[in-house]
Amino acid sequence: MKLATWNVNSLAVRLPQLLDWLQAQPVDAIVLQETKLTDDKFPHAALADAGYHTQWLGQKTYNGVALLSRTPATDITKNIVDFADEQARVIAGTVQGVRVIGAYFPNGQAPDSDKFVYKMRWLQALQGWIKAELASHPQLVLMGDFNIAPEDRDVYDPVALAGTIHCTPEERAHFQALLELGTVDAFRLFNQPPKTYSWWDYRMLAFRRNLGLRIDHVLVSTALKPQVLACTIDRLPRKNERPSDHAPVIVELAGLTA
DNA sequence: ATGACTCCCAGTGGGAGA
Repeated sequence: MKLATWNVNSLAVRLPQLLDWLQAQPVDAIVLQETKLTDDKFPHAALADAGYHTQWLGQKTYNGVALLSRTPATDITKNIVDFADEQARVIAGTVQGVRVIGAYFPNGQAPDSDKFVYKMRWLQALQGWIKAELASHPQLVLMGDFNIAPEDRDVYDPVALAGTIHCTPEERAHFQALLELGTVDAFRLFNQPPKTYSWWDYRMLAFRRNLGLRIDHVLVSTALKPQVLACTIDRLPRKNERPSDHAPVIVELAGLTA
């Protein structure tokens, strides 16, 4: 079973690239972030033609998430249960017995901003909800754009970026808290090339210079950990014309087939 | 370099992203 996450930064713009990518990487399920589409504009028919059932939660201009799966997802949940949120950031469903949670974590803008306060509240609520989800779904994958670089090795210049957004101790503590609930960072289960990132700024020729951050993650519950065969970041779509600023992350699990 | 790019909604600029 292959799962993936990708912040597409506008599905209206990136739909052709997504369809191309799904042809090359026929994953069993993928979660998308920053679709930036209201629900009425979601391109479910094009994705159905490509062989995917889709669940989505959209809004105007910002955010928006979706869950695509080859077999229908069940027990769909939208946003964090019991956390009032006007922003469309989470979609969850059960796919082939695995609880798949796709999330677009708040950016936070700057540590002294109101948006950072919201990010902290959101992370706290997520933690409580994931704890409950893990209790009822031992086989769980939480993946998406976390907007957190968990360690210095996930950042192109840890000295210059120390304490800035994505790298603050508060954000990193929340990432650790998610691990302590009983999950592992699938990417770090394997030897990885150094300086592997999932996001590069559009400016500064950042991709060409590999000035990136690893902020898109796949957390796998401890019950699923023995089944993780691989976790990779696919840089190829970042080389497209008009690319998303994020690259997809793929995880492969053994022993789960449709 | 307090920049740079790309998206959106706006509308002939500005906010947000990360």
